[in-house]
Amino acid sequence: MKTVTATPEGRPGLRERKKRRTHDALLRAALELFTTKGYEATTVDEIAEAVDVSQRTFFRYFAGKEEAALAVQDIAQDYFAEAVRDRPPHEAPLEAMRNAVLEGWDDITEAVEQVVPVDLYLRSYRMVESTPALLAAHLRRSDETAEAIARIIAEREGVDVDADPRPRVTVALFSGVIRVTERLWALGEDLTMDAMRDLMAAHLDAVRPSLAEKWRTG
Amino acid sequence: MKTVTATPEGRPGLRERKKRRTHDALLRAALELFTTKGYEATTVDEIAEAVDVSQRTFFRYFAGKEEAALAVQDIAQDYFAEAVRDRPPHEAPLEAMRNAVLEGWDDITEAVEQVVPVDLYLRSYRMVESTPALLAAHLRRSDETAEAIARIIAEREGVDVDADPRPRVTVALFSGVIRVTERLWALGEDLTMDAMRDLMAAHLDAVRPSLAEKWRTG
DNA sequence: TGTCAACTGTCAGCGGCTGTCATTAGCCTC
DNA sequence: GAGGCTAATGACAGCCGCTGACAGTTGACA
Repeated sequence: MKTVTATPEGRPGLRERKKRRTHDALLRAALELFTTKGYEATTVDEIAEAVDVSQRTFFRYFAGKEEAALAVQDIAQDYFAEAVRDRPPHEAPLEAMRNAVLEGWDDITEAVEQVVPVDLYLRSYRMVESTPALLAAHLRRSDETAEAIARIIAEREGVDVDADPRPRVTVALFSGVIRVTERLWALGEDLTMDAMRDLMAAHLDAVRPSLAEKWRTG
Repeated sequence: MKTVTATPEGRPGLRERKKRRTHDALLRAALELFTTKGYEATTVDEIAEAVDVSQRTFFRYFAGKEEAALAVQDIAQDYFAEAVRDRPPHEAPLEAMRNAVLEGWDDITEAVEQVVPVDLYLRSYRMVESTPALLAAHLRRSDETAEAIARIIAEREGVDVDADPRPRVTVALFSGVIRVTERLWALGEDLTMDAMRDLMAAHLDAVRPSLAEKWRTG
């Protein structure tokens, strides 16, 4: 017989809910502190204290400061990779990536919002750009995502990733456009989701004519 | 009157020479240890001890482990940026970058050789690829170099880097090709300078037809 | 040769991160 | 609904990267 704490429907149960609460609280506290007093200037002890847990517990939820700072970006990136995989097979590589970003924009925003307020996310996004250690970590994660997407594209097009450089190069071009957009957005004044989306769309459109041909073998 | 230790011609003087010796010795010892027992597994104390200096002295020559591990790559990247600046102005952006790499290859190799043996450099290059923390730092430095080159290209072409995304996007494409080459080279079996050069040339040639047009305004 | 500045070693200390072990608290069964 | 199981936490000790401060040493130059 079920206990009172767990509801009949697949409701997570108290333990799980508590874990998630702690996780989200730590995340929010971390980003809040990072964005106000700076990443390097805030210690893990401060974050832990803000949530009233031990420092050790922080490290049980996050591998380190870095992971906490970039956790939300990870959500967005993973979502994007999945979105590319779900694109209809007739779309050319750059087209598929472009559509995955632009059409999935609202879903990504929503997915983020379920963990932290969008405003906090955007502030943290900007902070990454101006914190060398974080920018490095961010670029490495982006590189990983790029590799994953290159494999997806290669599969879609039926080519071998290691033998044919085109999937990786195409994704690199796309990543480059995203990177340029990130940089300009962070430097700009309109720090909103819409502004980022518009910049993204504009840059992608600017590149489209140059390299849009399909290269499927069939 | 000059002392005996400093020769009339601009010879550096004992102090400078000693400094350079210590610097190079630390660098070589660090790379040697990193490549044999792994980056994270070697402590700064071990490096310092291998050269018979205090740990504090190591940090006076290098900002941290990371900088020691990537010092040689930095030499190569700085050299490359200069080479692009020195390209004749009639060359199109991608052409200029391509030629800077391929024609400057031997000079870069030589510049590296003056500090550490090429073999050690190549082994360390491969290590970067398999060490997350180092790969992150490497990508950030590459991103910085890319930004610098984008500005050089923009100046060559007479456009505004922040208003026109094409310089940064073009450089991003080029950087992407280099990144793909790095990855494949590190995964391959022929770990030599020549092998890397050939791979680089092959990949650059494969991209050339796609996006080689000039877009100078004049 | 003596003065000055640069280079170095030593020591103390902070912060990120990990292993270990005892304690607490959700969960499940009888 | 009491007791046993296990996951989650806290407390403590310790390593390592890195920094500031101060004193000692050594090359440079008059």
